[in-house]
Amino acid sequence: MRESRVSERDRKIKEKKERLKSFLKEKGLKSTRQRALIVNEFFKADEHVTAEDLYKKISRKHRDIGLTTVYRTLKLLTQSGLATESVFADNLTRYEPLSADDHHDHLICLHCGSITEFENPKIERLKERIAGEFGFIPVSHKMELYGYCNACRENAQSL
Amino acid sequence: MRESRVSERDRKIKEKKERLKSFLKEKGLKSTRQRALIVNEFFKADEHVTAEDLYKKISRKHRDIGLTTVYRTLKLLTQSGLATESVFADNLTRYEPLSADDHHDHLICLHCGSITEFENPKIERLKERIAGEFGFIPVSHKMELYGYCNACRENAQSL
DNA sequence: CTCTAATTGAAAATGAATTTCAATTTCCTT
DNA sequence: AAGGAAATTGAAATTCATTTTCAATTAGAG
Repeated sequence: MRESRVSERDRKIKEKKERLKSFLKEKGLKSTRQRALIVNEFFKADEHVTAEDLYKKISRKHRDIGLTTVYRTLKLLTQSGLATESVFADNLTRYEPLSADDHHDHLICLHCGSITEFENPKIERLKERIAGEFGFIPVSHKMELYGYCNACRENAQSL
Repeated sequence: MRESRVSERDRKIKEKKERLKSFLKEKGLKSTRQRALIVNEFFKADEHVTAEDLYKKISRKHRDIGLTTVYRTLKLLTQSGLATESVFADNLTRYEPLSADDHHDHLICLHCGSITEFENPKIERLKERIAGEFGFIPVSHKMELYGYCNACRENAQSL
């Protein structure tokens, strides 16, 4: 059970790496050791990381990867559709793995800073409706809920 | 008709200036010529301005107001509840007048950059619902719709 | 293997926003 | 109305995330 879930995850990661490879070839760009390392760590982390976060993670094992290259690689992942950027209240750009065409929004805890993704079809419908009222053609949206997450609520006496 | 609408607006602005005055006194801060000028221009503009925008507007008439002071005054307005900050896709901080306790969200045109406010009670209910599903206590939210506004859609042949 | 174009890391540059600081101004107290 | 403490100001310096520059290195097509 656990076993199969792990390998399922690995399979997906592998597939994403393939997709990146195609993207690079298509654009006449090169596959490098640095890119492989960064992308690996990014998919392994599987959370909302800043370039700095990821750089620190990688630096523990590989002293020779530059922060600049991390920035550049995350940008590349975004362009290839394998990651998305989000900016929350702290104004840092965070990157998150993106599988195919999913759209999700975020719950952000004001206490611990944890970020949870959610998906809700009602938002999509609401979006259409509101846009319609203004004669607006909707392309994309962004919704963020700030508050206190389950864990913080339970731990805190004075929330 | 038009006459009364204008003076209604002026009355509201006046009231806001009074509120700022109270806030300043309460906090032991001072009413200065610069603050008056900046606040005036801000309420008169009545759109989503960056500190820079407002600075340029003011500089046309008053060469002696510093950008720093504009930043500081906008921050003050935010603290006193008379303005709110929003950050959209271009990552600039914009300020907008806030009357009492209204919450609104934004439609942002990807072509002309215009920003339209909207209010929708369904979003509030949806927020509660989603938060509930995650055991999350909602405090505030942010919703942005990006797309093409009515005017841009009409003008464009190829949108 | 060679050659060209892409990539790299370090350092410099950028740009919005904030902080510092000496000079000025406000406004409370007499 | 005058004095003086504390707040405010504008300019310049600083911060901090991110981007750009550049000389040296590397990938990979031919």
